[in-house]
Amino acid sequence: MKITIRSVAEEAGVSIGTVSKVINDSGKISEKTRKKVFQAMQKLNYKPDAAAASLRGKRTKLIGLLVPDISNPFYAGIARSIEDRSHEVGLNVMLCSTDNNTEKEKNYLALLTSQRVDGLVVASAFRSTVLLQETIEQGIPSVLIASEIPQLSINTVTVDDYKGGYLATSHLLDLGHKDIAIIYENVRSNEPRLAAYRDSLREAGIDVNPEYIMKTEATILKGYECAKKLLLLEEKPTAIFACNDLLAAGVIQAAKELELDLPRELSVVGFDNTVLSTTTAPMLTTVSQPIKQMGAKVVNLLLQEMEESKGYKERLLMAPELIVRQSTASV
Amino acid sequence: MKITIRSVAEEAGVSIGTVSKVINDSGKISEKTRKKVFQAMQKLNYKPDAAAASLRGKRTKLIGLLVPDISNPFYAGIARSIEDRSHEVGLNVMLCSTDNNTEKEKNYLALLTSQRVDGLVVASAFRSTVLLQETIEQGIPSVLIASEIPQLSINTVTVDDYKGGYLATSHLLDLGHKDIAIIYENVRSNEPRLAAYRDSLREAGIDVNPEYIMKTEATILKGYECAKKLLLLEEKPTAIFACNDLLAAGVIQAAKELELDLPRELSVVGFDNTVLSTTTAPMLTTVSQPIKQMGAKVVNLLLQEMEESKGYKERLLMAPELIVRQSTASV
DNA sequence: CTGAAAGCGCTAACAG
DNA sequence: CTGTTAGCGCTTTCAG
Repeated sequence: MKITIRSVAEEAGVSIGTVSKVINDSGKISEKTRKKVFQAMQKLNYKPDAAAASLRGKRTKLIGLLVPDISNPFYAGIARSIEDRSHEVGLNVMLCSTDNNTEKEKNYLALLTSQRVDGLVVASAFRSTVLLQETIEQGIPSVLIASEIPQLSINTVTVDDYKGGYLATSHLLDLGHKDIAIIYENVRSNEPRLAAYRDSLREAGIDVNPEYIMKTEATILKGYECAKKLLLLEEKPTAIFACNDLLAAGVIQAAKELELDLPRELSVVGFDNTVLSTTTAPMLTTVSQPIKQMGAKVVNLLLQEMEESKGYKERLLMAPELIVRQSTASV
Repeated sequence: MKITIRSVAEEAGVSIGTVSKVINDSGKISEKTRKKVFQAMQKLNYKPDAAAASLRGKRTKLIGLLVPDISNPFYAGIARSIEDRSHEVGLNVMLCSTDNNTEKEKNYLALLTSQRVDGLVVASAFRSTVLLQETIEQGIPSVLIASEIPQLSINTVTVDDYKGGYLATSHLLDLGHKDIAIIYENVRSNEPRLAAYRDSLREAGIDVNPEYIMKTEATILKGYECAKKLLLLEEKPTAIFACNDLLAAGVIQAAKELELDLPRELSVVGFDNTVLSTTTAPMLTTVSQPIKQMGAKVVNLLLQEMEESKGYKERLLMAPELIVRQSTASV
């Protein structure tokens, strides 16, 4: 037998309305009946049906999390921090790995809409902006994390990517490097990093060599392949700025295979400060994002948006930090 | 205005019953009305309310995934494979990181129960077995992955941990090592690994040195700390079997700090074959689990259980594989 | 303070 | 083939 609010009401000898009130702590209930009801719930091991409640207009307490790939350590970290904060405030996270694939993004959005999620936090790229725009227009509170979509008016939490790119590049410059290459991913967050790379070089009076700029996907293998090409160039770079740690790990693999002495013959800096950055040898100099805070912030923002949509949107730029380890040295 | 099944019915000029039938592809509907209804749904951008449907006895299409920590690369991989298979069959995953903490496990279980999830896949330890037992008794189909609870009659998918431990230890033995230490985690899956370690040594006529057996938690730092102790022993081991890659990464760090030449002066083997195993230097020899298949299997098992509970339970032991890289060498 | 009753959006008989 | 209707478990007025 299923046990419902009715079973509890019978057990406690009150009406279902009363039970509902004690569950939701609404209305006025005498201490005595409250106790009776609690006992009945306890005894029957009653768990309110969230679906039924949401049908009557209550929140579902569900939020959707769209990331490119949960098995990417950076997004796993993001997911963890979002999950922690969410559960603190009684929200449940539905996980979706999209591979930044428009088709998957679309499917997940449909699924999440059907589940009537209370909100969305998206780290997925949404190259097809309209998709996201539509769901936002349907009134689903949404927040972006670690990605930006300038065309959309939406709350956003990112690290200051330009600053991060600047930190990385100028660290290399300070070390005396002039031949600095960059490997970046085709996602929006990497654009400011690239721009900062360009600006820093220019500032230092160095012409940027187009051969030193490579665009690819965020995997170790791709990082390896790009680095191979770079290091086989006539005039090979003395430093590589990899726009995430996965890429950087690949760069290190390639350098080792070519028997370069790191960091003496090649400096490498990464981005994200994931677990990987302490396991590589040499350990990776990288730009860290305050993942913990970003996750908490993004959930708070979502909560705010769920309560009452303020007229304006916020765009939070968290401060990145350069973590100097052993993969960088002066030329 | 909210758009419901009623709006669609009006738009299409049919009854809500008819609309329901075309949505669920049940009953007999003429091609013509089906088309009309589809058009109406399209036009209004209608998404059925999953909560309402579940209230009427349909599945919620929600499953809960309980892992110790999603930011641990091994569990992130597991999560990804489960997620992929789930979405293939129209299931949505609710993510919960428990830290193997009984209190959190309890909260999540309550949350998931309230959401009326169709099933549970658990990789979390559940040191307090009753907790899980209760929810299973409430009839929620559940499956275990990468963990076991012998007291519970429950479908289980794990790698053959004993075999894995055997593979790792005998590889070391074959290389001529006699002083082999082990660092393991206090979770059930590690017990067979430890047992295999013991048995293999005994088989080889080697007394197991109790000082060489260390129990700890699965983090790089703990691996580092244990290895430090091991390597500072009077008679230090020439090889260490770390029961997961995180631990192994820590061991490598410690060895480097002590300026040991790897693998000449110390062989290390890990377990799980996560991303970490290719980023360490030397690259890690490790035991791989077929994560992709395990995730798919576990979802299939859950599906089966959801359809109709067969009287018996399955316990799948997948074959582990030793991946020899550069962290092991003969003494 | 407590109970009765209406109805959320949908599915599943059952009638026609 | 299609429409009508009775709830699913819960929240929320509104009376008492």
